[in-house]
Amino acid sequence: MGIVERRERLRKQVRTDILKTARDIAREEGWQAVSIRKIAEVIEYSPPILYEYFDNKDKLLETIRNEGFSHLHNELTRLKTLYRSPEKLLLEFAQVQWKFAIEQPEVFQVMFNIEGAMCQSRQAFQVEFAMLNNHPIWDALAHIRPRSADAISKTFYEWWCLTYGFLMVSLITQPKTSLVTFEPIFMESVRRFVRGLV
Amino acid sequence: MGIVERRERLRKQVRTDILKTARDIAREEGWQAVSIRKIAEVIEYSPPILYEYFDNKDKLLETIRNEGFSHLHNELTRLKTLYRSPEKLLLEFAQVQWKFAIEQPEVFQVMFNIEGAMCQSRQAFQVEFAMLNNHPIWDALAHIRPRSADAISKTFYEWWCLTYGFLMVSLITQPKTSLVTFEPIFMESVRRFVRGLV
DNA sequence: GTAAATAATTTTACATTGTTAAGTTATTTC
DNA sequence: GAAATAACTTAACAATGTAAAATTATTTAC
Repeated sequence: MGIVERRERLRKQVRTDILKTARDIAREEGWQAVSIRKIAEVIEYSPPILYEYFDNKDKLLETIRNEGFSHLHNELTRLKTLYRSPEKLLLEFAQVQWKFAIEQPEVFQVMFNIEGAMCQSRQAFQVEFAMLNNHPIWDALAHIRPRSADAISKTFYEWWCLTYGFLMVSLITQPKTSLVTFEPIFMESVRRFVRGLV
Repeated sequence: MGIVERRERLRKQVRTDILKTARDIAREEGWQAVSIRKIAEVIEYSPPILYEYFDNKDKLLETIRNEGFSHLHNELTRLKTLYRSPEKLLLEFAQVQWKFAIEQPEVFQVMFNIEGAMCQSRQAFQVEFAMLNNHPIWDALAHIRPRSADAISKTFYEWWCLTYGFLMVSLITQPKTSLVTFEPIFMESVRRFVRGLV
């Protein structure tokens, strides 16, 4: 009988609804307006139901953060199949990062604990910045200029600081309306960085 | 009679105590642990007293943010008297920025709404990033390579994104203990940026 | 088809938060 | 020392995250 399956499907749906609602409220009113009760009201359940899906609010945010990072990671591996040139890969990925941060600022905010979003768990950072070789970006940097692993790891870190840093400063300090102005400036900085690698 | 003066002095002291206590708690336990009641307890007053000094919690944070920005601004004007070379000024100021963010992370957090600190008012950003000429950094950039005001404003923005961005990414994603490792990487990035200006 | 078992959901409750209004105590003025 | 004022506290409200208890709905067993 498909009872268990139906239940599982429903559970999955509710879970997705919770995540989506949290993001929706955050986008409309900012993360400090996101409360368990408000999410519950939107999905038409009582507040405690949320604890059937997430241990607590922090874990809920952690899920959104992880989804953000893995979405970007997926985009990156997708781009890797499209572009052979490591320089091109870096530029295209930077573009994707920018687009992502502009189009889903509420997710970006959770990813980096900015603008009222706050998630204690630092696990995602350890993964993302674990200066591993085998990371597509690390790889690209190594191909552009082969050096010691340490030297490449350093450049790897500079890359994240440049791209994510630019985005953070822009998202935090600039009004939404003027962000379009800054995209070419961002891309030019990235281009200069890539040019400077060889 | 000095009654009014004494009262004024006391008021000023309490105000400073409030700000200091907020920063202390933030540094020890993070900004999400900072509550009006906790501050009140430390300064040994009842909670409502805080509203005699600040309209609300947001204004309190805004004050800390403004103090942060003006502290850095003061340091910058101080450095300007010490160094004639615009390149040297930029490098030295970057160093000051780094030192500040490491030594007073809780203030830096409020300045940029990161790590649980959240202040609605965006006024400080409008002032700081108002791409004005006459700003010491803008000035330095203009001296290194004289161009159109627009072109310099663009570089001005790139400067803030590079320096503050690097700091934000580092503070947010890295454990306190490993931050020392990144200072040379930061400074090298800044140096490359300055070199690339000419 | 109904009783027992279990799953799903809600109600109630508690401690903590920012903030306001009302009340109280201390200080100053005359 | 009484009246006026300043300084401060207590009490209260609504909103928050979250846990325990209570309830309702669904499934299972016969």
